[in-house]
Amino acid sequence: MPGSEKEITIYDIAKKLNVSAATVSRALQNHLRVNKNTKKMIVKAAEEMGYRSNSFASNLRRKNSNIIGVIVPRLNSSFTSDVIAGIEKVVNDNDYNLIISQSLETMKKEINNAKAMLNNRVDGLLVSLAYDTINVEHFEPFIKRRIPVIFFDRVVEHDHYPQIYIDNFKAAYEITGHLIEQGCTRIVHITANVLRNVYSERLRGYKAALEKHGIQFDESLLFINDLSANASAITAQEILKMNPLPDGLFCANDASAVSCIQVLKKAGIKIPGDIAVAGFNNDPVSCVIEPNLTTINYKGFEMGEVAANLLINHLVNKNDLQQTHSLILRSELIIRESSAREK
Amino acid sequence: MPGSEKEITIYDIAKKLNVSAATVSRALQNHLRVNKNTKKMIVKAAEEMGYRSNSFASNLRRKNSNIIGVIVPRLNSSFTSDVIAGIEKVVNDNDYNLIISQSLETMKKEINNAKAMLNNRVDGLLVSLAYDTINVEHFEPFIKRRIPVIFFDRVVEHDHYPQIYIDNFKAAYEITGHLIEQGCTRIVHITANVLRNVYSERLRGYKAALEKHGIQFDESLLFINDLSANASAITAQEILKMNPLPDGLFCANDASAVSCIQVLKKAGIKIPGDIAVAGFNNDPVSCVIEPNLTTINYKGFEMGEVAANLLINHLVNKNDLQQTHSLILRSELIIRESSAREK
DNA sequence: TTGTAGGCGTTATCAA
DNA sequence: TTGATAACGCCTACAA
Repeated sequence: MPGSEKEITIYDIAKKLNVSAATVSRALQNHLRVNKNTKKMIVKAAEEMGYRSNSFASNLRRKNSNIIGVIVPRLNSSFTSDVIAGIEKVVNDNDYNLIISQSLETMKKEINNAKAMLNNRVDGLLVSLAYDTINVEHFEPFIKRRIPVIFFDRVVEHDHYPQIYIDNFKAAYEITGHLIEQGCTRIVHITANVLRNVYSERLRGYKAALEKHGIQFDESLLFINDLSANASAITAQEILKMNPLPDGLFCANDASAVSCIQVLKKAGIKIPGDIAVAGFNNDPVSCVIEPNLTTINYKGFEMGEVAANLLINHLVNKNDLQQTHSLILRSELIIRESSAREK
Repeated sequence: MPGSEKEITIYDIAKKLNVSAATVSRALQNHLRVNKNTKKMIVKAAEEMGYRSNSFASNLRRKNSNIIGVIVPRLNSSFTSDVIAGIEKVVNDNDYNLIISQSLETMKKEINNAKAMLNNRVDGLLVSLAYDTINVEHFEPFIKRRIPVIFFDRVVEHDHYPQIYIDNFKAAYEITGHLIEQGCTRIVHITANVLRNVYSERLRGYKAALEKHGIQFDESLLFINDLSANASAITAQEILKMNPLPDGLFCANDASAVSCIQVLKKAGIKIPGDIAVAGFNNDPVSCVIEPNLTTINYKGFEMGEVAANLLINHLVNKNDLQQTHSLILRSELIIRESSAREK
């Protein structure tokens, strides 16, 4: 039956053309020292015979896999899928392959993912850390084997791992400053686990902006949740109970801000009149919510491209990863109606 | 230096324990016929020595990869990332790995992706077709080699490929019927390339509902675009020029519906008073747009799980894929304010 | 229950 | 420029 054809190997091609397998191998890799005609002949025969290279054999022999691993907290978020799309593009353009797994925000699963990546012999690893990861020892086996590991977005300070992220401090500083300039003096900040740089830095930026404008940081205006729509709706209910109400709200992501706006509006609060609101990420929803959301724009797709390029350049050149310690991408404040007070 | 340690192989373990490599290999695979103590000893030594199996060698020998390939149009859409998350979960739980690539909606790239998947010796393939794919010949090499290929969501009728999708016809029939029941008689339908089942079926459902209620299909009420926010904003402008205006709008996805609502509202059109609107997908934005969007809910995560389970079951049992020809998942009409007319 | 030995398909070294 | 040959690390008849 036609389905059971045996796979063609370089030996089959060699036999057919009366050359050695070594020559076929060289021809197929575009090796320099192979006769032009021989090469042409071999490539043609390979095509005709339906040859496809066996990457296992090749990887086994060459001791690398051409596979890049990615570990992210979750795949189904607008930001993450943008990042992955950017990574995939670069990786694919460079004839690498992509293995992806998600930690589902737990360190436990992240450790397992890392093990699987190691066993799959990835040539390099891109990681955005889980919510509760408290150390990065599980990536040490990679360092020992000189397999580059690069952190992006959710990073951790460490000599061995280059990092790619945005200046979360500056972004939060700017957006909080903006709220203050709109006349806000009691600004609630909703953020997540400050173990993660992205949240601790945003908190730091928030505090710095307050201080700059002579506003005292008030612990009771700080809320920590997981920034999901559900959790933030609950937090919004608590905010409604505050007396006096705050006049500003800075959420560490857009999903949280949108959820809060919905709850607050339903309770009759005017946005931005009573409470000016700002988010973070420039998710698609930020242009759909009414009023449109003031937020920080930073391009996940670009972050993915940059991370993948850094990794692949290193894999190809084997030299420049030690120098690059961190890479900070651009972000920008986008002012929309949710924070635009009439003066 | 510590970083350059050589990888441990089963031979290293064998030598250390004075057994044969074959025994080590068997012990590590939990083979039946291995002495319990020997096994215990070997597993312990492997652990201590930092052994990790070399999947290339193993794959080369066993002629399978434990890798599942996924090709999707784009990674960065809410629906797709849900699907991928579902696939990843199942695949990971079953100790398979995932290679992902995106066709960016072009058949050309899809063909390349398929080739790469073939070279990577995936054990099976999950595919959602690109926008302009006109045939599926590029998947035939998989069939020839008995590598299962399963289509999901954007499928094509074909004997060799099982399909997983929702009843797009029925869903569109229901949602159009709902609009009609709300009093709509001139309902615009915006959809995409009817080459793809998801769009042709939705169109068919739309037409069937009209006919059922004695409304003649009007070609001038049908718009084809790529359903992006930008394209749909332009289409909405055209709708505004119609005279008389339509009184209903059914978009084949939520992004399109949301974009239209935004343009129409800005032009002073009342939703649902002047025009009742419905979308498709139940994207997160559908609960953020005002008024909230009537839509069809279907779970991408679940579709991913089902697809991956079907594939893996087949890979493990090697028998039941021929029988399963198509698998239709549940979907439901969700009625929200965008279509709820006062009576 | 364990060991021997050959081969999976490729690449790299060395020699011709 | 080409060929012979030996790995790469694992798995599995087959034999013991």
